[in-house]
Amino acid sequence: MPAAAYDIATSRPDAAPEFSPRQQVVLQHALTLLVEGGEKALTTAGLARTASCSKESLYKWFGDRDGLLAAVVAYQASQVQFPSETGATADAATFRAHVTAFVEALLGVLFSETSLALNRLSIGQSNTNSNRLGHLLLVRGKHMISARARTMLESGRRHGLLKFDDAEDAYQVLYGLAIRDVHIRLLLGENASPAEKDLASQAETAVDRFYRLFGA
Amino acid sequence: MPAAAYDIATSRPDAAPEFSPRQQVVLQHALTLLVEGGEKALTTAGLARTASCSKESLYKWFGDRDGLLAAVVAYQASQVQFPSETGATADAATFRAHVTAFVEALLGVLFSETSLALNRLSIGQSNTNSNRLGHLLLVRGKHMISARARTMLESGRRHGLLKFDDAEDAYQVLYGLAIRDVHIRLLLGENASPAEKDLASQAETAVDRFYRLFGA
DNA sequence: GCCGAACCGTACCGTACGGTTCCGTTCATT
DNA sequence: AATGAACGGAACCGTACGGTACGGTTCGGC
Repeated sequence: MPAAAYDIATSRPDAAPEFSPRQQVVLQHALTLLVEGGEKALTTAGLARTASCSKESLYKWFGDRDGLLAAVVAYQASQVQFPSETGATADAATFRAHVTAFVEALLGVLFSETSLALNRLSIGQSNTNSNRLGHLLLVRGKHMISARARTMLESGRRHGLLKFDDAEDAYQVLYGLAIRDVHIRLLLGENASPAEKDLASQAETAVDRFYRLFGA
Repeated sequence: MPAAAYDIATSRPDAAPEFSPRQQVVLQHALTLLVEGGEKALTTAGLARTASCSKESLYKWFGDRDGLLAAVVAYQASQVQFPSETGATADAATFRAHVTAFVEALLGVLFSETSLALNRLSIGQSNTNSNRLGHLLLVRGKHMISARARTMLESGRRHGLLKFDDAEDAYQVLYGLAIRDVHIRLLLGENASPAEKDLASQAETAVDRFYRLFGA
């Protein structure tokens, strides 16, 4: 029986520390390797060399390679923070600005090399194992963001600024208007066009169209 | 120097036969293996066994494993056919029906297990090699569809049914409204909800919103 | 100053898989 | 019937990598 692997399925999403500082440093190295060279660049020997730790420690901390990958995903997810939304529905203009800021932050996260590398990793493994990484990314990433967005949109509806039946549906439309097919194209290795790199105006346009569909 | 690999970079996108019947059978087996078990399930030995051919033939036909993967992508791309659009802008109603049919076909392709497996494969390899598969999928898949869509939308504009400045931009919005985040969620291994499986009504809703943004 | 836990570095093992080679068979052409 | 290209089948090799074991070192607690 090996040492206890890092089992993400049983860990609470809000567990705060989760990794020791030393482990976080190692995970950051792992993330760097992943971003630079894709999954195949992240070997246990390579990580041990890069992070100046022993393979034995890696296996002690994370159980096996899958546990390491899960830990990397969990670690990165814990790093992503969206701006707070305190008092964001004061009036129509600030609420709309807040929605725009949310979309811009969403674009910033999804189009970052780190997020792309992690998505590529999870997708590449999504039909091999029992799909742990994909679920992990969805639960700790997308679903969290989606919940955040729904409360924001519902707040707008309560204040009479937006009109829709299903908050999830409305959020999906906002997502689609903002992301379009850029995400999948970036995942496939295409470079973003200059216009697509201007996240602020991309968010602006998306929110404009969103208001034309769901504005009160 | 090995035998000439299948070099997709130099082959014309409209080259018709491209693979012998025997090779197509083998590629279909490869596709099945990919859909069932992901990339790691497609080994040269496994494919040779499944397709009752020799590894020597595989290497003779496709050069190396990368050539095989590229051939699988090219083969599948050649299989996808969209409905013709002859006389589709006769009047407003039939044009809109045609747009809806296009969106439904797009959803049908993108959400098929075959397409998902190929996208997973290409994405998984997108930062290892010089990114051949990703480019291949983009060029033979997305860009072809995008071109088709643009001519369709521009035809609608010429007939005064739609209003937009940039056809590419309009198509991207249509894509976003239809796909939202379903594609990435499926790629990550999540199952589509019953509503998301009803491609017809999904397409209907998307086109409805599209017309509210771009209808003349 | 001693002890044990944690850890680094490295050597090692087993295996899976890409790629090569050889041989026997089939089959079309002459 | 003879011949040779095309191909199936199987054995083989090299290597990369996951995983393990072990000796040596650092460091905090008593």
